[in-house]
Amino acid sequence: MYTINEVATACNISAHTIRFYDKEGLLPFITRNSTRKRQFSEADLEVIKLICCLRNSGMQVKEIKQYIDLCMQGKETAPVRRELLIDHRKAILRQIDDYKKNLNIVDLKIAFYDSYIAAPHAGYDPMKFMLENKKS
Amino acid sequence: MYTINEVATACNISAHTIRFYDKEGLLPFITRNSTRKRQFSEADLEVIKLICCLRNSGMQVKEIKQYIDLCMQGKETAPVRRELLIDHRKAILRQIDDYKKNLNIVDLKIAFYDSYIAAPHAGYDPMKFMLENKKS
DNA sequence: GTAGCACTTAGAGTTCAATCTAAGTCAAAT
DNA sequence: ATTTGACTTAGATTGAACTCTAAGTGCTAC
Repeated sequence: MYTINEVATACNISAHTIRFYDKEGLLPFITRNSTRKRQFSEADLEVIKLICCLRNSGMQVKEIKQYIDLCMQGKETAPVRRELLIDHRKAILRQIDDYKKNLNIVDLKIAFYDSYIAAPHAGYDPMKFMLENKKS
Repeated sequence: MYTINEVATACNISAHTIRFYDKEGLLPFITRNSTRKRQFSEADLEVIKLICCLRNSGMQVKEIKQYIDLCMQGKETAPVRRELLIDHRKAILRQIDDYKKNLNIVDLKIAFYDSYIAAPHAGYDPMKFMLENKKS
């Protein structure tokens, strides 16, 4: 069994956050020891790691709660849970795509600075356009 | 010249948000017409599009403000601005990488559900492990 | 046994980024 | 001329996700 701090370290979150998740109903499965302190099994740790994965990939706490609630309802909800994860998978792919598009724009801007610094008075180009082209 | 709503539509944000960015000092360059209404040039629009790109790729408003402040200081800050964008570029790459890692975990979980739904009592496997393996 | 520390709780506070509200201005349309 | 509607402002509110506080409990080491 792990303590709250061991889990916190393993998952790279704070003990505060674990208690917050518990309060939000994300950890209905954890048990307490004789002195009412939370104790975490290997299985609990794995679940919390998945929760962190979902959070870190942009799923909201309340959506994660829905997933956990489904888990607690039993194995007949497995197909629904699978659908939920497939939807989230699509959301992750969208995010990656958005980030890549923004990366392209930033790269163009960096390329502008490269040429601008080399030759500050280079001619106008829509993709280089920024405050350089304004009278301040 | 564009109105605030035209810019909002073009950038896929609200007029509220544009005023908020202005209040936060992100738009020190915009001018007003005779009736004190904001008017946006093509150059302004391009800057706001870059601001949206930076925001959408995770840069905080106050960091964007630093970038804009540098822009307003004149062309001698171009190298610093370039460095700032290169740092942000790294941040975007980190984000993409994190998302990809989380995508892998979600994919493994979906694969677990695929096999689990096909044969609910398949043997234990650490990567499939979740609430299925707990006594509720 | 008592000092120190890690834990517990409910609930308050913080931060970020909007988003909304209320009160008011302005110009065109009826 | 008055109504409509879009704009303006400062400042309040929202919502998400923590993060901290205060008060208290209980184990361990001296």
